[in-house]
Amino acid sequence: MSITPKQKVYQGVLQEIRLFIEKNGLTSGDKLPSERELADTLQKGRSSVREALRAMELLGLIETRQGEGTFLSTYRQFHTVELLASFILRENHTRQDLILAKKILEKEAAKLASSGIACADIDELSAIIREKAGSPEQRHTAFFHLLFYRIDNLLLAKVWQLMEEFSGAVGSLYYEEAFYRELLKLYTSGEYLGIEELYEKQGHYKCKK
Amino acid sequence: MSITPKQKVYQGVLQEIRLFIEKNGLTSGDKLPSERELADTLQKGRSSVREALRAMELLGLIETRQGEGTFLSTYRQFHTVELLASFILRENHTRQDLILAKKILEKEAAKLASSGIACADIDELSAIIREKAGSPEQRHTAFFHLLFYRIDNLLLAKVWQLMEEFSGAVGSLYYEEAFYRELLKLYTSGEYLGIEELYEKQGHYKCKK
DNA sequence: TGTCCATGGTGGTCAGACCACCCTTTAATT
DNA sequence: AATTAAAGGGTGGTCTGACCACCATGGACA
Repeated sequence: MSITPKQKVYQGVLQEIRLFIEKNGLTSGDKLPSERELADTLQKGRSSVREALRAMELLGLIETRQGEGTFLSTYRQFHTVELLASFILRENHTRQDLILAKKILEKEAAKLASSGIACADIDELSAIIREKAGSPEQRHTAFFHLLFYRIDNLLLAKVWQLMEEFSGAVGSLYYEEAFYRELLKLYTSGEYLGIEELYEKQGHYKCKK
Repeated sequence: MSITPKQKVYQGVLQEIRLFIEKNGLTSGDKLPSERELADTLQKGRSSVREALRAMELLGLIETRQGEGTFLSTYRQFHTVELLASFILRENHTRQDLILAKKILEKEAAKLASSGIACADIDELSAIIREKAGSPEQRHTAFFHLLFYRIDNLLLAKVWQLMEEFSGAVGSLYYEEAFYRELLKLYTSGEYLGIEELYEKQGHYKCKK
């Protein structure tokens, strides 16, 4: 048991569990030793083992099923980041903070996506902004959802998604229709360098509360 | 106590703590009620309260100090970040996501800060990059910490800080010394438009693991 | 005024009790 | 023999209580 002097027992237990998982090549769905077994093996109290397990459970790393045992979860990438971000976003930020932060992410995603944008993507984006069945907010969400997942940076996508969800509480944040069309024009013509300028001129949320 | 049938006690406790924090407008450094008090107030066992607190602690949301109490964290302790990172940063792809996301935030902060940068700020930034007592990583953190708090967007600052903390676990990410100096030159000469170009040319982390 | 000690509070850890649930084995019934 | 029901042993879930180490405060004493 690798316990450093300042370390709490549950942290040492966490480390041992992590080592156990690695050593035994455990993967999603595999079963961990029982709480009592871990407590015995590690010579620690069962409560301390449970504290470690609860921490892991909140992180989404494990699932505990009463009567059955403790199992490794399907790994959800960035679940922890989501958790942390959700705490951060719940703090009392100003509306301006959220607006600016979200716009930055959207602008950078628009630029990053441009290098890998395909005709099919442009068609799909075009279909999104032309869709009249939903609201402008929904179109905005769908539009940037596609862009974020096109750039294949899950971290950015998740942070943006959380901001998008929280922005619903401070008023719907979307751009003028002309903005999306202009952005598509830049994509179509390959003038990706104009995106920063587009954001300077038209990158303002049509704020409706 | 809002406990749904399928929900474990520690999860309900977590929610109540979260609500308490929001309701009372608690912020970093503020003290939470004692374990015994929470157990009493929520009519749950102290162990269950501890399970919730351990989960929060692993996320770096709180710090518990023996003899003193439980406090909302200002920064995640290094050891906590290490533990967390060992669970969440498992793949190169994840690391790449983090690196890119962090750079985006830093670039945008550098640009946003430029409009309100004062001589005293430039002096302070200059002092930071000239400081030889610490490591390049520490200088990088201090440098951008100042920038993020200059733009007075707490949300961005906190999101970046989270990324900065985790990036320590994937290898130290900082720029060549010339980058910081060049950025300061741009600030000094007021050529803020050159920042995007600077990032194109020199905005690459000097990755050392 | 400064130092020391006692008190009351804090978190830290563990043992134990008992409950609900699950799966396997054994026994009873058809 | 096949099916169903009950028992047994294990799992996690929750709580209580005991005791420890540490901290801050207040009172007593020099």
